[in-house]
Amino acid sequence: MKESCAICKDRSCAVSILNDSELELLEQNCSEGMFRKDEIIFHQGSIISHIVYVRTGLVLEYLKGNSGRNQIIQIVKNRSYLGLPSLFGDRVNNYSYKALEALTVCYIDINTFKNLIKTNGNFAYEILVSVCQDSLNSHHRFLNINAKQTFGKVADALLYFARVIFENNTFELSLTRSDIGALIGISRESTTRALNKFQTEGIIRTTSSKFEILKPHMLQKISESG
Amino acid sequence: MKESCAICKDRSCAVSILNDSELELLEQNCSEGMFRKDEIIFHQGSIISHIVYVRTGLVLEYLKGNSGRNQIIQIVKNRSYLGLPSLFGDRVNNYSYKALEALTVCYIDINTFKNLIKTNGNFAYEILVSVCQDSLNSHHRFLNINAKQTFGKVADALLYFARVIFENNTFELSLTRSDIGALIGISRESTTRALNKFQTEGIIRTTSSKFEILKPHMLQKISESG
DNA sequence: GACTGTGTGTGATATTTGTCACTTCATATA
DNA sequence: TATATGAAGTGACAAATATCACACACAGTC
Repeated sequence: MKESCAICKDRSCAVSILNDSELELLEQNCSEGMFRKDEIIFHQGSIISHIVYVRTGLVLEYLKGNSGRNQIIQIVKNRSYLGLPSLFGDRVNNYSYKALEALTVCYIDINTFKNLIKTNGNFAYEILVSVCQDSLNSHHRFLNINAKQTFGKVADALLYFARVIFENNTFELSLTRSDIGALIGISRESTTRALNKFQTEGIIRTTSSKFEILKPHMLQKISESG
Repeated sequence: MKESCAICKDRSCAVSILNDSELELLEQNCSEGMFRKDEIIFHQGSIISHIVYVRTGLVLEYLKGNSGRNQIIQIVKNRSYLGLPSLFGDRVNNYSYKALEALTVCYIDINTFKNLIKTNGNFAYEILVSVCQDSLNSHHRFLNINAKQTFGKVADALLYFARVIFENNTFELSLTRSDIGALIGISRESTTRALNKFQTEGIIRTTSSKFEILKPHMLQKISESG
């Protein structure tokens, strides 16, 4: 028994714009699914068969490296479509996605989705806005990572988790130190050292996966000074 | 005397889709302009007043750093809109743009452009495709830059110029060594050293602004091995 | 309880790369 | 022609960071 898109409280901004007949069309061409923690949602290089919309839960977007070394791109929050740039800008998925926690998702038929865009400019506009915001965010993150060195990068990562992802200065993150390093392009050891330095200085408190930011302004300062 | 959009051979893929009345609307709400080499088109932080479409010429997209040190993001080719992600994802321009050579551009009224998107889903779809392709390209460049060290980065930059920008193994580039370094996140000196090493090894030939790639496969190899 | 695998912390060391100082070169200008 | 000026090349050195090696903690399994 599938919940109706019309009354779904997890639906996207774009879907909120659709009229009744469009909503019905969408409902007839989508289905629900779920993932357990650590399950792979789809792999880079795979043909795009359906659009995956994350209703609840966090997703890891990453790129599998040659030597088994993954590069982590970002954490995708709930109420997001996975891999829209790949859908419109390419024929295959460019990235891989893994559930960071239990997820509920919707699978949407590609052609239905594309037709909604082509026939409803307002829907298209909302999708465009979401893609553009995502693009700006990613760019800013990448540019920051590129310009800074270890302490600035780690400070950035912590602020990113606290402000963008969890919207809270206390959070629990199911990423290893190695993963955090892969997100900001530094080694596991450097990540450890930076986090411990911040802890020693009383800026954060952390035990493995739990993080508490005690002095956000200090992190901000470190982030800005590089 | 403005050339008609209907017969403009520099028009974008998206504009090719418009019907006669839409083309007329566009024409009535756009004007032509030009820039000389090194002129600034607009600055980051400025309010978006018009959309700038580059008909001919190359544009440098960059970010002004705190200490007068610019970060170069990418080179924008002709037949591109400047800063679409900023237009749809924010209220102000996120990046600065400078003419790398003489340019001809069109200024398009924002509301006219947005209305075309909202009333013509096919137009919206084409804009979406272009934004997504751009986003994928940028991501790949950023991820490569992040993962590799000097020689890999420089090899990447050379392949980027040859394949993406000039579509030719011989090209003339009005960027200083310092600029090239800023594009891939390394210093001027390291850029010089890498280019000279490639030259000594017979992989490229370069004299200041002229570049000739003699062994593309070798660059590819260096790029892949990091 | 012993064993195993995985994640984490830490010091020593090697590598990479940025920075500094200086030279050379090309171009423009008086 | 002389002379600034900015870009480019180069060697020496310092700083940042990865790598290596090892120890430890913890959870699951036999």
